[in-house]
Amino acid sequence: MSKRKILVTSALPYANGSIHLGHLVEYIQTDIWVRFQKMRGHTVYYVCADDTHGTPIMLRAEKEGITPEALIARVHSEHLGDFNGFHIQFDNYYSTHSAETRHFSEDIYAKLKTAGLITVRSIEQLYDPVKNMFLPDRFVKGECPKCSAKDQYGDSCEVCGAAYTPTELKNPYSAVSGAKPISKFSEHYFFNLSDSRCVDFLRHWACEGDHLQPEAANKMREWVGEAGENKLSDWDISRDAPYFGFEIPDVPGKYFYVWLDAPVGYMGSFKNLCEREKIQFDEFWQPQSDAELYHFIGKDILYFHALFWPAMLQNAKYRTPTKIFAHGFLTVNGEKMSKSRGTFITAESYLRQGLNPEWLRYYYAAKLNSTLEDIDLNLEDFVARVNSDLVGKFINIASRCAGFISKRFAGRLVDGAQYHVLQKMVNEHFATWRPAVIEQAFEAREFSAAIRQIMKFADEANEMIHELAPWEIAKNPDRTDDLQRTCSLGIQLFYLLSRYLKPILPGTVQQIEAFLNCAPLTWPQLNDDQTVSDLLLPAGHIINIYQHLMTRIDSKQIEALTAANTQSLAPVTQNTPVRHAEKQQHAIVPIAETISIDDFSKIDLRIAKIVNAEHVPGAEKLLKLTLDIGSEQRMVFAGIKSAYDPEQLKGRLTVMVANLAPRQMKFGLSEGMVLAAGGGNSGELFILSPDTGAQPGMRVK
RNA sequence: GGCGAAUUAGCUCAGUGGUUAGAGCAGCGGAAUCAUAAUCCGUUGGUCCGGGGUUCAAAUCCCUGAUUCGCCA
Repeated sequence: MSKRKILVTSALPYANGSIHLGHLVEYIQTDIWVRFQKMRGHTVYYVCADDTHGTPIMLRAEKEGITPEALIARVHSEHLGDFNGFHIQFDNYYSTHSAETRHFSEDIYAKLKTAGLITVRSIEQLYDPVKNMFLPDRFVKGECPKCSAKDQYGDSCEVCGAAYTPTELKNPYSAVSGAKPISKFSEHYFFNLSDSRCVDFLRHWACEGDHLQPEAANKMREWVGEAGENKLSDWDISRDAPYFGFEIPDVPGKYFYVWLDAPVGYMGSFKNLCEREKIQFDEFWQPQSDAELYHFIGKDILYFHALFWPAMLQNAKYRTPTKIFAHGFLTVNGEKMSKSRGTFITAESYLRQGLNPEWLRYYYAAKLNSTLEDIDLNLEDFVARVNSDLVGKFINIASRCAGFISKRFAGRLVDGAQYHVLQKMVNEHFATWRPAVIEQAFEAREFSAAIRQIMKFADEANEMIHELAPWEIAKNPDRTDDLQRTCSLGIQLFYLLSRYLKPILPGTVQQIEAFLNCAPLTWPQLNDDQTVSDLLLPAGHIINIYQHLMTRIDSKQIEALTAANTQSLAPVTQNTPVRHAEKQQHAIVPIAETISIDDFSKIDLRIAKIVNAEHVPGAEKLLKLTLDIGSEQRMVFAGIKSAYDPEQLKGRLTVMVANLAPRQMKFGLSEGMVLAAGGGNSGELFILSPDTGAQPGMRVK
């Protein structure tokens, strides 16, 4: 097989928070794939970095009273410690706040500018005169210009679904200070993604090429549109000071938007590695490069990696990625990770609780495939699966055979004629143990399929040992050859399984290498004219005394882990990975501006009994409620379908706004509003209930 | 609101038009006692989300409803 040159990246974690089990899906997936390729003898470099720029970093450093540089240095060492703990083996783990990343950001920008793909436009943006900063869309709230719903974000209305710009909001206010924003113009720099050079390229590259998974390519077709359609907008790549990032050359006070330099960080990190290890950078990044470039990412950042990034590279005369591998999100026990449930588990806490990182690597591998599907970490299943597969099936093979070899044969596996008998047995009974199927599964990132296959082999090994029953043979002093051969067979099978599992269990296999007294395991490779027995340890090989290689998980350890991660504070469910400024800011819901008691008393709140609740055909969010408020009945459409089943609402008491102007909705007239907590990005909703004794119609003050 | 994906045994998942729908785990019954209780044999268990359609044949294709998740920069 010819030797490949491969550069692999994982997405850059934001230097604003800890690594958690959700992040680790990606790093473990990438690391397994990289280790597999390295074991096969290819030249592989795996680089990553902290993503260090943007408003949240700036604000957090400000809050901690330190410089952004000090903050990102601290987080960098935390992240690196976490990754080492999970055996994620980067060839370089760097930072986007680096000379190299600055160089390539400026270089790409300059080339795009020369190509006429950068436009400057004056943008009218809302500005917080108290905080002295421009307000991102989600930092402005006000009334929807279409339906007048109150407290809507600056980009879209959650009530009627209208999309608009913040300047169209009625009665806007700053979500930072509460001040009334003023409109201010500012010059912004745009990358002309709508230019035909980008659109035509992307339609070919992202939609038709073999660079994306089928589901992702579908998404691209939706985003890019058909030929003739012009669906892509230019991309705003600048931000006004104050901002932590790279200042745009010759444009004082303007900075590159963090998402411009984040992917450039891949190049920066690799360049840094090249300098250190004398690798030819251009061999990997020049347009005609024969090296392969793969980006492992979460599906949430597909847009940036499959559109902006290739378009930037193409037009700046660099090579484009060979493939983008997007994966799904992690859920824990079938739900989003939650701090209140203790399932928002940080990498650091997992390790600190003494849990074995190899367990998680194995479990993720057993769940991962090449699609964008989410994967679920079911904690009970995690315990059962690791204990059963890894300890019960795999490790046990070594454990049950090694004793005889040590005690009766001084650690020596069979040789001579007996070795030939062993080879023959292997080729007869284990002819299916050839690497091809597993190798294809690893290459295609179908790790769950690889594991199914490997565990099937492990089952076969245990069955064979059971059938040969070395403990019976041992009773017969005339059968020492049989005993040695049988136990050697078990050890040989264990050796081969270890080779297959090494990309997934690098730490355990390192111990296995010591136990088996052999060189670092390589990937089993067979030509057509070779047989499985060619993959075994040599005749007469001597192994060391077996020491336990892996313990079982005690479910108490899992309980301790979730307990350690449970925050009794506000039951905030964590969103899917938040990467940057805008997203980061969604979660913050500041206290609204002060009102007088007169303002409040205008609202007539009444206890209402839900006498009927039903689904509304065609409505995704609404339930139709019939409310009894003593004097009359009201029909109300409430956007609580996501949180409540109609049946569980019937008969309940709640609180409604009784003097709200009726509103005509698509499905009928809504005569009021029920009160519910939540409704933010978490999607959680809790309708209010009065204490026992309240009667329909009572006023709430 | 628009678009997309998913829903298969108690749990986690295979299975993209062709026997009677499978595996691992859990459960149940048995065997074994080499192994830090790890193994082996047998076995219970399914309205393939609901409804309709296409077909000689549907978990699989189409329509529709429910639920869940995601994207709409």
